[in-house]
Amino acid sequence: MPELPEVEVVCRGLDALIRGEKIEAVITFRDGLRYPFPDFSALVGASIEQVSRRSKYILIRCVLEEGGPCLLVWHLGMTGQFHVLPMAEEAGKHEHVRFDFKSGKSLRYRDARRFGYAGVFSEASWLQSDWYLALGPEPLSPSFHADYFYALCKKSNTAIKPLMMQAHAVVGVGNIYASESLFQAGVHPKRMAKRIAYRRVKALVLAIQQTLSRAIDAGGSSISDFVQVDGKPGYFAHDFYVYGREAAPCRRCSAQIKRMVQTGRSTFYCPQCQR
DNA sequence: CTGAAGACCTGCCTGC
DNA sequence: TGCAGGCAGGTCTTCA
Repeated sequence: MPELPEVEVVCRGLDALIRGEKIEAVITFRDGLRYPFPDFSALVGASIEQVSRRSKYILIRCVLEEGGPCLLVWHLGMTGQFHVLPMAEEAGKHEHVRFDFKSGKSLRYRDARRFGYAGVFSEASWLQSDWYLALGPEPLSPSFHADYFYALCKKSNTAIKPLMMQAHAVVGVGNIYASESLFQAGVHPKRMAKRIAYRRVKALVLAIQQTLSRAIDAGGSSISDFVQVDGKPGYFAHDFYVYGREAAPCRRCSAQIKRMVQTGRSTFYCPQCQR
């Protein structure tokens, strides 16, 4: 399901809906997803203080009864969804974990393909974890800028699109927004990163930031099964310029949008606008 | 070391 | 209608 904008939208929705809730029970319907589940029982009795995000990880900050904060970290994989429902409502299809709150509400995690994963950390152990340490800069933070990305491009020996999608380069740029940002910047997805001029790298950085920001503002993309926490779809898909538009006319120049496979992923581009 | 390909899963759509 | 094949937003592991 999610790239960074979708995760951001889910976080905002969750923060509004479960902040302050007290966890009464955690029920798992299997042993794990991508990895075995952590010991969720540590969270029983904890109150949810805040929901935020780092990269595509959802960070659910809890305060334990005995005092001391605790961090529930969740990655949605491809098809993970959180829903807040009344406790009494029956488990839906592919529901794997349920957090019951004292208020009678409950947080459900569904994930058809089961690529999602979760961990329980202390604040300090999260910052030292392999998951955290693998992450590059946030695309919407000041640490992601043209000088930084240009230096990285120069060192790289790969095409620009796979580089953009590597988490150590910049987090949160997935397959959709990589294609969309490259179109906006007029850069061909197969262009070798080291052969892009500084001014074009600068345009690409700006395009990534604008594309992600606009998607967040629109509530995330509504392709396939993305839904917000309240079940409403996102609306950004209506704005795609190239993604999923193979053989359709380019919105800028009317040339046919092309699809190709690049490092195992579909890439969409306009052969006329992107060089 | 780097970078590409394979693997993990299920569901859905297309075409025969 | 049924079924095989291809495809799907991520990322970790394996291989060259």
